[in-house]
Amino acid sequence: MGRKKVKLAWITNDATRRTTFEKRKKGLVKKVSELATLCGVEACLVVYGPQDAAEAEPEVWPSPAETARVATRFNSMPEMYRWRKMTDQEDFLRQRVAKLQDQLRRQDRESRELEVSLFAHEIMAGGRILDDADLNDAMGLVQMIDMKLKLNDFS
Amino acid sequence: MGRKKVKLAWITNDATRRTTFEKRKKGLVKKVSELATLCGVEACLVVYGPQDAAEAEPEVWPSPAETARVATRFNSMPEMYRWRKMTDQEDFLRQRVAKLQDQLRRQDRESRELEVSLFAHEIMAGGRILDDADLNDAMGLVQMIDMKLKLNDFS
DNA sequence: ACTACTATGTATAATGT
DNA sequence: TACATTATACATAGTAG
Repeated sequence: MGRKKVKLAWITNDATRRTTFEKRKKGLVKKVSELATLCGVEACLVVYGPQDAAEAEPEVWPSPAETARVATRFNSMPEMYRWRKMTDQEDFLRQRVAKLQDQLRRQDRESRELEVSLFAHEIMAGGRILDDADLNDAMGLVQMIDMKLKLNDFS
Repeated sequence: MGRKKVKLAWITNDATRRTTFEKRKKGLVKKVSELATLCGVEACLVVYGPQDAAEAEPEVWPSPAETARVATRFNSMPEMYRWRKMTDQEDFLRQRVAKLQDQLRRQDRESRELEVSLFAHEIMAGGRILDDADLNDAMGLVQMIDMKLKLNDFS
């Protein structure tokens, strides 16, 4: 783009690389936000700074603050967010197992693994695990992963 | 872009929105990968499909498989990845606290929160938490978060 | 290094098949 | 409905102040 066609390889010139990085990072953020608004989908972008500038925070879109309301991909289990308030979590988990088995049995292992990974990401992305109260949810996440992995054994 | 200037708002026409979504998603993935190679930085993109097509997997770049080698932002604590092999994890954690306090005390709360969130994301992004063995690391993550939150109280 | 400016390469909206 | 085409908007590489 621009005055010359750019070779798709690491830009050796330091100054050029830095400016290119800033320009493209900006453009990328714009495009991600456009996609989200135009198509009404959830999206997330994280761009870390160059290694040499390791102290800088990564660019994150949407910003952690804005992402508090991140959509739950696991629409089938909104109860997740009530775990904290449950008095008998063990019992709740047991009750969910049957339904989860049904939902997951049809999917291949790869797919389920991705789901677990992304589910975790979503929980984290919103910056939800940021205070002591949210630690309970973190524990719930681990239990969730544990449960999902156990379900793999059945299918 | 194209034959008309596009209004930055939810595309009401279903067909148009779907094609636009696919086109732009593809372009976005290309741009992210270009940024990564051109500037030698780590980046991560997740684009979920439209709500109505909830069953589809989100587009993820880099692919979970490729991301196994995702760089550790927490270069200061590569030991994280050896937790699983440690016989006395508690002791290890205690030893880390002092160093972490030093590293974190200078940063503002916002910054630390972002770090925790991103750290979690990185652990998850690589698809590392995919088998029973990795569950130990998941637990370690929660402990890590717990520790970080406790450190907040000192600064 | 930071703008601002363009020439030019790309992405893509609309259209065609 | 999906794929190919193409005109046009947009992003940005190189440049100048």
